[in-house]
Amino acid sequence: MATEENETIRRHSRDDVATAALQILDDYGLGDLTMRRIAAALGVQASALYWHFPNKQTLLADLADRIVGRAAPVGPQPDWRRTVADECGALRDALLAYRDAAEVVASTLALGIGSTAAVERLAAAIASGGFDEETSQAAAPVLLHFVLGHVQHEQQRMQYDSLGIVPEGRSVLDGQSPSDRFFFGVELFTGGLELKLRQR
Amino acid sequence: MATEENETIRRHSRDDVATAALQILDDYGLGDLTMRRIAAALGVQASALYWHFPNKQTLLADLADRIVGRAAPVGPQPDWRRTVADECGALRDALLAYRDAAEVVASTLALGIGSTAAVERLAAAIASGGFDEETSQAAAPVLLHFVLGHVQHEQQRMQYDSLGIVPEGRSVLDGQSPSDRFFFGVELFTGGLELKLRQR
DNA sequence: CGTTAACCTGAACGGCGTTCACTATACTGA
DNA sequence: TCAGTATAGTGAACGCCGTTCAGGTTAACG
Repeated sequence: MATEENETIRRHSRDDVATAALQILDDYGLGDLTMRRIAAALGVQASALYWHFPNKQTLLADLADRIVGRAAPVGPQPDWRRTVADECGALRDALLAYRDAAEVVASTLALGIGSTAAVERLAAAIASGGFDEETSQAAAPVLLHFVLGHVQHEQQRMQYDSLGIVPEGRSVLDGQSPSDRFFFGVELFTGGLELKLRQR
Repeated sequence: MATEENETIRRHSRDDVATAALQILDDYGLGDLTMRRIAAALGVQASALYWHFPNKQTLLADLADRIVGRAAPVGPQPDWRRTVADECGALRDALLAYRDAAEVVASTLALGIGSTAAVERLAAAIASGGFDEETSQAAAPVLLHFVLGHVQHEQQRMQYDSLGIVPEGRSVLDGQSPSDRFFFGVELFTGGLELKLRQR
């Protein structure tokens, strides 16, 4: 029972590879997500993975899409700021569901491949406040950058904590939960939009 | 003149290593910033670098500190929102001065090592608007996440463009320069703070 | 002049992503 | 039923990577 293996089935689909990769990501983290390890989990040679994905980067982009794709749908609220906040919360929850997910999504987003779904959902939520397309499209990436940056930090902290490492200095922020700080950031952002609305 | 080498001097300081690393970062990008390559530029074995830095991560953290440390000082403006915007602009300029700098800073920031200078400067700029310490300290990382995310995107785009690769779809944002989009994002955040100020 | 600290060598270790020629398995239509 | 063809995987190799280590060299100093 040293390392778990699925040697039951011999032939796998692209989906199987992605699923195994997600499992390893969650169990061991991005640093240990290697092609060889994924292959081993499937009971297969590493080179076999290159039939399903042209390279590791593409695999990671696929994982990023799967992760943000699992974000829960958000029903329309009476208040647009609440809609945006809920959408951000859903995205955050989706990211928190897998270890190092924010880093995976951020890296593939930076490469311009995949993860456009997240931007579109955020843009739609903002547009529900009555903003023109230009504003919504410009504001959505701003929000997304914050969300990814925040959750990345959050997940990094979780890893430190699980290793018993506690950073030194106390801070005024210690009283607030990560959730509080997250939604504070979101509110700042929607507040800025609100102000733009009033100035028209 | 295939690859430039400094074989003139044989013994180097920690500073020399960092300087050579920064040069390679700017010339070839983060992907090609390897210990072996830095060593070669200094005319030295890769193992020699481990006398100056315990590992590559520490070297990168040092580079990140040097990069944000080069950010130009910002004189106090009459308008606090202008102060914050200038501070963000200075940070952005510092990041744009080196290839892939945003990615370097973001990664070390996520690891909790170094780059606290940037957060402190942003927090101070925000505090100049009359906000309490708690608000300033909470808002600064929010802003920093946006700045890093934006510039990371911006630098990624530059690399694509220099390779002649142009992403497909047109967007409503095409009329605006990266600078415009950047300060739009900054304004959104300061606007959110402004709103908090008025509601008191 | 001898000692000590600073700096570097050279070889090795284990691991990584990726390629390639070849092989085996499963489905498909004649 | 059986050839033919996608589909999926093998096994070995290539060239890189970060890092370690035992031992050498050089410069500075009392």
